[in-house]
Amino acid sequence: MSGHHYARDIHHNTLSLHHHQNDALAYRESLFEKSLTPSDVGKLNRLVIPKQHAEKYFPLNSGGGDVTAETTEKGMLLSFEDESGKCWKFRYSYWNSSQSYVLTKGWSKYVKDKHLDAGDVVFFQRHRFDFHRLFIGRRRRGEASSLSAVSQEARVNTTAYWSGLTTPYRQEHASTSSYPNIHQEYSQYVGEVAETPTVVAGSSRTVRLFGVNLECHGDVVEPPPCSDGYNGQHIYY
Amino acid sequence: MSGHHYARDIHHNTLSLHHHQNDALAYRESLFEKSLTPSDVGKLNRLVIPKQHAEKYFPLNSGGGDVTAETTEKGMLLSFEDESGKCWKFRYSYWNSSQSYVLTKGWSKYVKDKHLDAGDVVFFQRHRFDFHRLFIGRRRRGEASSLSAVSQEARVNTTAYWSGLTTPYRQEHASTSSYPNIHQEYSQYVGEVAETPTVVAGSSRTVRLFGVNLECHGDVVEPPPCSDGYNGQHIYY
DNA sequence: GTCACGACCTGAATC
DNA sequence: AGATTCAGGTCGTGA
Repeated sequence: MSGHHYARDIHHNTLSLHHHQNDALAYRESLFEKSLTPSDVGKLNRLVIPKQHAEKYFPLNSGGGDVTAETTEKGMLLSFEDESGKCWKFRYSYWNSSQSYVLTKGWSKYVKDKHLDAGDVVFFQRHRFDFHRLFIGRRRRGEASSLSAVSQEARVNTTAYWSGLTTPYRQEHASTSSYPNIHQEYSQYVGEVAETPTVVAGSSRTVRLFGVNLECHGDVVEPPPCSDGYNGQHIYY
Repeated sequence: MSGHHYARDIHHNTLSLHHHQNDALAYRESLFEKSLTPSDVGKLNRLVIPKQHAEKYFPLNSGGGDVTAETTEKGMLLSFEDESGKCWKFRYSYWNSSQSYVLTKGWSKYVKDKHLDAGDVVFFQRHRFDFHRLFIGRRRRGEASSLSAVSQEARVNTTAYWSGLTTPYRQEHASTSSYPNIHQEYSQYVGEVAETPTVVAGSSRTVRLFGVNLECHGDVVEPPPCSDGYNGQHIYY
């Protein structure tokens, strides 16, 4: 199936889904990662975010700059998509008592769902052109990390880890999300710039999106030949 | 001394006090009780009130019904008289996060004052004809409870536990209370109905109060022959 | 610095 | 089995 086909079927769940999923992969940039401490996965139900990264990527006093998330009367909520497209929301705040930035509410559910243990690594990414779109991922302790430094130019080897979409995307992501449904979001962007994303089949393509021409290599847009789930040995960047 | 004597001396502190105290006993109805958990007497400084009882007896959204207490800018305050006539005020509120009703401010002082431990029981009562008048009492872990069910017809065996008035009533109860001074309150009621409470000495008497004739048995109005303090074996209802 | 207290959160148990 | 209850926690503020 060609890119054109995907583009035309942008409102078709299954196809645009897959398409979008890989777009997301291509346009993700790594922010930072953290090796989880026993406290991060224990009964404290919180993840301490290293201050340098917190202040750089998840600014709390968004009076001046980026609004990274929804700030409600219940405090700041950060939404992250995981490797399956599922949306995770965490309360994010600064604890004066410990001078630290933490993810609290929602974190313990993530830890349980992913069976995270001390020493496992969580990493954070965001969409290259939409800083509001955040991603979270994890790998087991001792498993291979990124080959390249964090925050560098994205050269993505799609893997089952990220592309293994095990559940229908809309089903898990849709109505409870504070963000627009990702398909609506996508369509909306395309509509705003009065463009149809151009994806040319082949080993190297150009996608024009958000007013930017992007060179995409084959392994970026297309998933690898059916990775059957996470095997723990893939390289992500 | 006869009931008439008490009635005539309604404005005499010591005597009318005693009289009133026993009236209160007769006209109290039990609401509910709770066996205190370690948290209820620990550092959390709060008492969780079982939701069913909270919503039934201490309604917070008093838009429709009884106003049980004063609602200030500092939240709702409930005032309770204890066994000695002392007035205890507690902040009463609903915690959205845990969906529970709690007594907070003031509760820790009560726990300390009464030396309450986990397993001890606190119970709540109100005046049969004045739902604004609330009472709080406690008994030690393992001590005899009510013989009859909560909220049933009052058959009160006065005991040292409730009748042991150890401190002058007005001194402890008066100025800080949001309720009228109980003597003023009493006099006011009597005045309103243009009656003098009639208490006939003997083993069975009739008291007309608030327009209602009440049959009172000897052990209701008069204390038992000098209980010399709480011995833990009295039955209250 | 400590403590009481307000608000918020979670897991276990229960309905 | 999803929702509710509540015991046992957390942090932040102010006295």
